[in-house]
Amino acid sequence: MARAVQQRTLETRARLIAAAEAIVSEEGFEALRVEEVVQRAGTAKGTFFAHFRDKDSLMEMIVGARIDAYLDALEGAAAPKTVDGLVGALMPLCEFMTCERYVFDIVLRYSGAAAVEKIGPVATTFGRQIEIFQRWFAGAPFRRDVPPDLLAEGVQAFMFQAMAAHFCALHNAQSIRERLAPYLDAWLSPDRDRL
Amino acid sequence: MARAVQQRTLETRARLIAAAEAIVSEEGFEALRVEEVVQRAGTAKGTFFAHFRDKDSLMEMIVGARIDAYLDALEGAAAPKTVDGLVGALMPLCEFMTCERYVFDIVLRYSGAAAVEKIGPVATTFGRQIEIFQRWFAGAPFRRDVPPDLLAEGVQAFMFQAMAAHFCALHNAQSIRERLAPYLDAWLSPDRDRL
DNA sequence: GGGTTAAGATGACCGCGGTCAATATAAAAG
DNA sequence: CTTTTATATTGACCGCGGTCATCTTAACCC
Repeated sequence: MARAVQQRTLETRARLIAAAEAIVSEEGFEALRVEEVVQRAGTAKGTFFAHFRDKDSLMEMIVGARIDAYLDALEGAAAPKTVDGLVGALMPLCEFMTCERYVFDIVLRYSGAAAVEKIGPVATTFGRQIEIFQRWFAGAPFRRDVPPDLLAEGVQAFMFQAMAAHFCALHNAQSIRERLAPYLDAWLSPDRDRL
Repeated sequence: MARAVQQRTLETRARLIAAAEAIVSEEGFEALRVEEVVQRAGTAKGTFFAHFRDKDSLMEMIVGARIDAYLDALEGAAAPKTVDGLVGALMPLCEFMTCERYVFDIVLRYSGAAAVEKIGPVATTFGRQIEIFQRWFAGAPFRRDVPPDLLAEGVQAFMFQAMAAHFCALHNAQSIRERLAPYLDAWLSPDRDRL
């Protein structure tokens, strides 16, 4: 017979998350150490791993929550009508995802739901993103020869490409925005007369 | 006055690489432990790190070498004339890059030349890939409204998207090939009449 | 040869993520 | 209230990547 979750458990978990969140905002994601989290939370190390599968799992939660906040904003806004408008709308999200190499690594690893067994927070946000894009493209003045869900996935692919280039010695002269715009222009608005 | 590199050094390095290569082929990339490498090579642990910045750096070399072999094959072959032909040509490479989660992680991290300071072997192969694609697209029956280098970068973006989905619980029902084909079709051959 | 110097190799040591047998505590059963 | 049982917590311990002061060896000079 499964017993109800104890109040104590919820409190411990909340303390751990609060401690982690504090460290992230004070010192950044990269600097987070499990030892410091449990110290601030006043628990033993083992307790941490009773609540989270591993360190990255906690990081994924925090990163996922932040991405969700950006998606809330996107969902509230009107569907962009131009490629420039789209790029502008996506930039804040791109900037967060590239704010630290470590954050981008988390996103990369978990956007494709690293663990095949279970769909985590970050993978969920990417599912949400597809849905939002899909809705946008359903009624937008972009190409109509491919279905909206394919367009949406393509936008994601180019976002990653542009963000990856940001960390790249070969290409980091250009900004993410400068790279993303031509990609999305070519993807969403082929030039019929010059094909 | 800088002295010439000693023969001894080259031999040690060769032994380390040979040991690593042996472990990889016997047990896979994931299973490689630095301790085992140095044990097989008959050196001390510190020696390993005198030759390679870190473990991933060695892995990158090995992965980079394999990718280069695939690119040699691609370079030797004729430029694909259809999207299907292109997908077929790319599949062996995609399959290698997704043979292990760890390998894909290495590729992801280093394709964008993780270390901004220096361009590593894997990043170099991605530069090579762009050049090959570019050459292919310069004279191929694909869309002509965007320059070949942009087409090439797009193909890379979609390769990553298709490969990432392979590790994804949400999407792993489809094979990489099944995902890549519609992407590249939409990217390379927009339907003029239905835009 | 003997002396000097820079390159190379060494292994004890550290940091940090993650484990697990032992222990404590809350809730259900008697 | 006492016993039983599922759930939480603990911290010593481990694995493994990576460091560094120290020692060894090869090459150059006289």
